Amino acid sequence: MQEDRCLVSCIHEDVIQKITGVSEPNEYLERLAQLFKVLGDPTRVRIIYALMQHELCVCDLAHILQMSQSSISHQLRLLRQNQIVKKRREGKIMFYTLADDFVTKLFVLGMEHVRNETYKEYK
Amino acid sequence: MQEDRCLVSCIHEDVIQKITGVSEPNEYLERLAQLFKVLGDPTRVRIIYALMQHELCVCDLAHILQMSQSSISHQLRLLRQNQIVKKRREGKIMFYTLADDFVTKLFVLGMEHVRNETYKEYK
DNA sequence: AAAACAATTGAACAATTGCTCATATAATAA
DNA sequence: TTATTATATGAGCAATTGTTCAATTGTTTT
Repeated sequence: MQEDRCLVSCIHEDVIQKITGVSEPNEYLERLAQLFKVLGDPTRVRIIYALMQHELCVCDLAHILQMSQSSISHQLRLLRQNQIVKKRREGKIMFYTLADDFVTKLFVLGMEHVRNETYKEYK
Repeated sequence: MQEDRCLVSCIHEDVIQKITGVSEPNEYLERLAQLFKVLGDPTRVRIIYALMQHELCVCDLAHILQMSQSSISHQLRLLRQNQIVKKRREGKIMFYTLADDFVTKLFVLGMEHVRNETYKEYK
C-alpha cells in the first residue's frame, strides 16, 4: 500500500474523482479479464483459429495441432465453459464450432495489431 | 499423441488439408496469444480501463486500484513491454497513457460480449 | 552536498496453469 | 454381451504468474 506522504504530494485527486465516477462495474471488468485470459494461450488460439476455418472434431484438432487428444479436450472444456465454442454430437464424434462470430471479430482486430508490430521494444 | 487407429477412422483429411493450406503463420498466432494474455488479468484490465479515462501517474493508479505502487509498477512494465501503454516523465512523476487506440477498440468489443453474457453455462 | 520522493527492479513465495497419464463415459460394432 | 472407439475428466507435477519485500535509480528540494 502507498504511504500517507504520497497522498499529499503526488496523487491527482481531481482526476481520480472524475475517473471513479465513470467506473465500469468491477464485475464487468473482471469478466473482461477472464475473457481475454481464456484467449491468451497459444494452444487455445490455435484451436480457435482452426475452428474459424471449419467445424472440427477433437481428433482433427489433435491431429492439426500435433497435440494429445486429452490436452485438446481439456482446452475445449475451458473454451466451452467460457462460451467461446459449442459442441454437437454425431455418433461417437463430437464436432466443435465457434459459439458465435464475436471471437472472430476480436481475432481480426487483434491480428491487425499484431501484424503491424515491428519488434518488442523495451524502454 | 493420438494413436494410429485414429488416423483411419475419425480424422477428416480433406478438411484438414484445406485448413492447413490457409494457416496463419504460427508466429502471428503466437503473438496474438501473447497479446490476449497480457490483457487477461484483472489488475491489468483495471489499469487499462483507468487509462482509457485519463492519463495517470503510478501513484494515482495505486490509489485508484488500492494496490501497492510496486505491483502496479510491475504490471505497467509488462504493459509497456507489450506496447499497450507508454510513459512520459514530468519531474519525479511518470505519466502513463495508452500507446494507441487499438486496445480501446478491443475493450469496447470485448465489453459488448461480456455485457450480454447471461451466466456461465456448463454443458 | 544530503534528504526526500516517485518509480523501478530483483528475489522469493504462494497460487494458478497446461500438460501427461490413467481411467471413465458414451456410442457403435461384432 | 463384449470389444472398440471418440471423447471427457481427475490427479499429479513442472512451469509460470502476481504479489510482497527490500534495495536501487533518477529527480527535485533543502
